[in-house]
Amino acid sequence: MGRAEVSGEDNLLKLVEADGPDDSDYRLQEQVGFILRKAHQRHVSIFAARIADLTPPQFAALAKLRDVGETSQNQLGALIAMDAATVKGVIDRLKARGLVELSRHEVDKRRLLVNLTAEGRDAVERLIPLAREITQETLAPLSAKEIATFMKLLAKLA
Amino acid sequence: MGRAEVSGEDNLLKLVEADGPDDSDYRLQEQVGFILRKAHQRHVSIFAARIADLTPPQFAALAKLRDVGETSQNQLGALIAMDAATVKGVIDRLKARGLVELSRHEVDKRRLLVNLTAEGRDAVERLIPLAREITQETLAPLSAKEIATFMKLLAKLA
DNA sequence: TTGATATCATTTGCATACGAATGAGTTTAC
DNA sequence: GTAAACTCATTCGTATGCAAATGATATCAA
Repeated sequence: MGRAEVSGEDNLLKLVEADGPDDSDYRLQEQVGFILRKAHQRHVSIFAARIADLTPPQFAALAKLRDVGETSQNQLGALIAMDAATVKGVIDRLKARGLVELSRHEVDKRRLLVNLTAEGRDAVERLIPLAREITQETLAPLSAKEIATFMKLLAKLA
Repeated sequence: MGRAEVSGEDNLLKLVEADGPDDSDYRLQEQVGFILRKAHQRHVSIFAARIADLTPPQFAALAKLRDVGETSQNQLGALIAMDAATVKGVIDRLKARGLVELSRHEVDKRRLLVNLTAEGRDAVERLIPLAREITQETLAPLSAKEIATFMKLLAKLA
């Protein structure tokens, strides 16, 4: 864009010029964001290995609906940290599989109410033990004490 | 699927029947996977606020290329934890913006070599200080000591 | 009451993310 | 030396994830 530099091989210079932290010290592998992304990937992979026919967001929707009962689509999204566009896709797919059913709110005709079907409720109940195992396996590299510490700190970041 | 239950209001029963951990105790909000996903979302959001014209994966690719120099596309993917299909899309977009350039490996004609352009190198150098700030802001809810602990544990999970 | 504002949902467009299938090229085994 | 096995990359299909624009309905204020 701006300044046309000499070439691409002037790395040594920078070791001298720097006053703040040195640019050549930036290690991607050590940045929270990068490791967070990898940890999340690992979890999703563990999830898929144990629950093949449902994704984590889909399961989250079902589990939340089990907790709170009938809710509007947007409200559900807020509860499981999904924006309106994302939650729509998730609910569409759950509906296509007969795990949730939709209806219009009687009074406020904007709202789309979501609820578990009998089959959906059955599925969550059946999957919760597996979900517990997924949590355990994800945390398996840590000791019990480390898990407590980690969860406390992770919660602060989320 | 199986047992046709009475209705949806027999929650109290389950508190009695359970022998293992109770199903009604499953709290989505407390599962690693769910919080990990939220923490990751928060980081991406912080990233976007500071570096609007590049995504975290795109930046990761550039930062890694700066470290290791010319590499094959798949090799780069391995270094930044992306499968072949994903890395292709990322590199395509970086190429379209003139930040990386591609060439064929002379000997092994399967390999697609990726390298930073001068503009690409310039961009990474310029963005690294911002990336440092992103890391800091992401970790801001934690004290220095907590950060050290958290990073150690997170690394074990990833 | 009506006009401005806000909320709920949908749609579009773009960017990861990954499994699975495929094709091209390379290496291994025999 | 050739067939089998492997590797690199591409493509396709599906599923998040989010910004922005839009439409429909509700609410608020004048």
